[in-house]
Amino acid sequence: MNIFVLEDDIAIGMGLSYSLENEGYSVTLAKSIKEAKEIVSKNKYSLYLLDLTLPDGSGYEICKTVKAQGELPVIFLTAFDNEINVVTGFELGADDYISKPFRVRELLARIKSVLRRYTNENADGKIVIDDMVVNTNEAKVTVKDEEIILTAMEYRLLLTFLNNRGKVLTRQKLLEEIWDVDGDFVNDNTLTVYIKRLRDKVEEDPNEPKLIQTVRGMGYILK
Amino acid sequence: MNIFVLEDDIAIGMGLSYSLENEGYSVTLAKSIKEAKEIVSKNKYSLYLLDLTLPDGSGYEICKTVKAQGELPVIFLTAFDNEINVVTGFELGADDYISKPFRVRELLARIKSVLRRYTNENADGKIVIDDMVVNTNEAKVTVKDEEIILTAMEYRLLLTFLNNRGKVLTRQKLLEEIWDVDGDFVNDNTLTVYIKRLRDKVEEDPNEPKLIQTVRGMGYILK
DNA sequence: ATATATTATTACAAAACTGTAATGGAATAT
DNA sequence: ATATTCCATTACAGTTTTGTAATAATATAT
Repeated sequence: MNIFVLEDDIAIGMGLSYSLENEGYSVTLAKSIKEAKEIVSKNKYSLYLLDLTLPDGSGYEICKTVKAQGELPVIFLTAFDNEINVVTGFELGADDYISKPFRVRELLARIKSVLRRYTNENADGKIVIDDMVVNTNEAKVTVKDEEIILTAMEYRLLLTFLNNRGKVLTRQKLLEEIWDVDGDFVNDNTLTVYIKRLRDKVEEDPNEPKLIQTVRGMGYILK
Repeated sequence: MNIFVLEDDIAIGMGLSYSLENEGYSVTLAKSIKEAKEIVSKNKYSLYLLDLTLPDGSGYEICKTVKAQGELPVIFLTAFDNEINVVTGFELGADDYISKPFRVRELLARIKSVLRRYTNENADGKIVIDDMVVNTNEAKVTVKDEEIILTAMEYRLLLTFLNNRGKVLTRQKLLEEIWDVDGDFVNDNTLTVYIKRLRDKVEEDPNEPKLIQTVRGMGYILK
């Protein structure tokens, strides 16, 4: 999990980096809008922590850029409990905001909460998508409350989709993730076969997949 | 994840229940030491939230009872930022404390943090034990940075240990968890065989297991 | 409309997994 | 010391998984 932090106050920025890294996140820090724009346009992060008031502009701008890239979680750091800021923040698509001075613990809680909202994972490590429940703590999958037995490969394929929900996954990417190959050690068709096998077990009607959909010429996408 | 809450103020108690259940925990509420003692002696919970000052005694007592049952996480709710309380709390084995009035978000953060400490799970869903890293988001296991290929059954067995770290798991319990049987549908020896297979893959020296240890006459225990 | 590229389906051997049985070893009890 | 109980090890057959090949179906391009 990598977090992008935009914060001009060096003390706060470093403090945040420290706390976040301590929690197991990796952190990229930017100190100005200019710098942030450059970084954000080149990379994607799991979550964006954006200060609102910076010397060379507002965090709003970065939020807009980020949200244009897709469904990505954003939290604003606001200087005051300013209602107007809050409303505008949510209108711009921020998922949460926190006003300074904040307690680090609280920020961490909000980060977790927002991330969980994005992955549909609840406190038990269960991920629910429609009628499907994936319990990663027990490696058990149910569909309509019926347990589905997945093979090791099928399960890993499913997890890859869950970890990239809403994103199109190319065949290449999937092959890399599941078979750890960068080339074509495994037949390209192997993946197609596994997709079918997974669909047969997980989809209500495998002929009209609702969960794992194919994006012709691109790859596959979960829901 | 089930949380035991001891709190005599009904408003706070109900509020906590609501917030915790909203986060996906299941909650058991007690309003007095007497009630708490009865419940706690009969059940085990994933975490204990104990108010310190109650009409019929102190949450300390419950903490002692709980800690006598094993390595279980406890958080105190204290009325004031009272240093003496804090020190005594930690001496009694509390893992954290939070003073009222607290923000729910902060409490949730501390709960997550404490639970994570107990399960060794970090922000990425990775669980680290010595040289072993289990990534439940990808169903990948490494030992000394080398990927280990586990079968579906072996992986589930390992997860069962991880979810019950520090507790002795009886053969019966393990059979129930992994083979979903309450009797002896599968040979009792099957488990023994799987323990060996898992050890062979995961232990540095399978002849002297450091991770999965046998407790003669009882079962097995992780570390 | 036809060709081409992309994905889906089916079938099939080789390999791996799964559960059991038989045997061996180690700890505890008698 | 010996018996007994509990756990470890090994070997093995039946089953499942795994990856591939061959073929069919579908969408896009010419």
